[in-house]
Amino acid sequence: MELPEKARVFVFHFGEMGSRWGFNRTVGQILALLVIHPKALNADQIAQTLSISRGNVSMGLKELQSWRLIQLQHVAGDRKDYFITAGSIWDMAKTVFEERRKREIDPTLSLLRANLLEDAQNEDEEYAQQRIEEIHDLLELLTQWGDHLNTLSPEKLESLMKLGSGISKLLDMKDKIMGKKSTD
Amino acid sequence: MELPEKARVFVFHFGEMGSRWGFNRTVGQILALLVIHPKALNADQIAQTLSISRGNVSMGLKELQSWRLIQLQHVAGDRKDYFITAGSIWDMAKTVFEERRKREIDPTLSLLRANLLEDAQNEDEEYAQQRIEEIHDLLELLTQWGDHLNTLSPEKLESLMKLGSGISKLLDMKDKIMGKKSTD
DNA sequence: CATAATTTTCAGAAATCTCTGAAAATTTAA
DNA sequence: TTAAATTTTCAGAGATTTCTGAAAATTATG
Repeated sequence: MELPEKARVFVFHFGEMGSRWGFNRTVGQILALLVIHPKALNADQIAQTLSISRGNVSMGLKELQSWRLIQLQHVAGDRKDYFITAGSIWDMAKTVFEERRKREIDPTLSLLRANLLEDAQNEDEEYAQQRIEEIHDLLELLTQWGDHLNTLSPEKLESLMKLGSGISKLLDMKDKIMGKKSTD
Repeated sequence: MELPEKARVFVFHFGEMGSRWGFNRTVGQILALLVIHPKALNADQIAQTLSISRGNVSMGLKELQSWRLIQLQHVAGDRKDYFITAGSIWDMAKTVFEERRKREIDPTLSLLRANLLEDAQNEDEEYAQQRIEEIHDLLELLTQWGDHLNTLSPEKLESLMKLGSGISKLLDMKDKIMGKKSTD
């Protein structure tokens, strides 16, 4: 399968960026290819299109499945496994956030929790413990907020994000109604 | 400088996680060390404490400065350069978000913008263009929202994040007052 | 069940990233 | 200005990650 210039640029860019997003070059390329391709693709087609080995494609597809970003699709009368992206772009973004949280935040959060259970033995350790507590509280707040945002419907989430500077006014309004003093 | 067991665990963990957060092992370790250490440290102290070469520390400090996560501090009567973390944990988190956006989103956003200027030549390209537009719109919305959140005072941001499920009610309230139909 | 089609695995090769340490460059002090 | 102190640079060594391709495992077909 020959890739048109425009598609090639897009796919290669996702390859370059892949490592910054938590996966390797070929995984990025495979994902990009599946995103812009209108029909499901099998491993041989992917390998041929991207000029990479069959084994590499197999590993890449496995990785993308572990990220829940692609899914298997069977094609009638064909024994090969075909793949398409899982859900809308919006769904995929949500999934990436979730998976990255699992990989980038959760392990640190449990380490910090364990650390806070122990007592400081001297002044320096006391200082360290305080900083660790700050990090812990921040990460906890972030993950909880992320969980809440995830429960919102896409429409609600979108309208929240589109509020822009309106969010500030909304918070003031809430404080006024709730009878609390302003928070800024 | 001898590192107590608890500090060692914390520093090494940041080293391991470093690559997932966008920098390498030693950069992660240096940052962690500066975060939990109550006083400014010079490059030799860092090299000795972490058992890494002087050159590596120099590169790591440069990298952390480019991330705006640490800053130089002069010590009276000492020619060496001393370093401390830049701002509170909260400030640093904000900075990491900003810098990661620059590295992970901005380049893609400009590529996609350029791509959308060109016309689709056939049905497949039309499909690709649509998906690219979806990604573009999502990334643009995300960055704009991030910019807005960044303008909020830490207190307001914190109260927003602590709203939890209250955010949903607040959005409904706003819609009611603005006289629009509910968005969920 | 046998065999053909397909996918997965994984050892070693290739590519990339990280680190060292000595030399070069820069800064400060006398 | 000179020399000592300090930082930076960067070539090559070392470590890690990624990729290939052939062999093993799995799955489907007759």
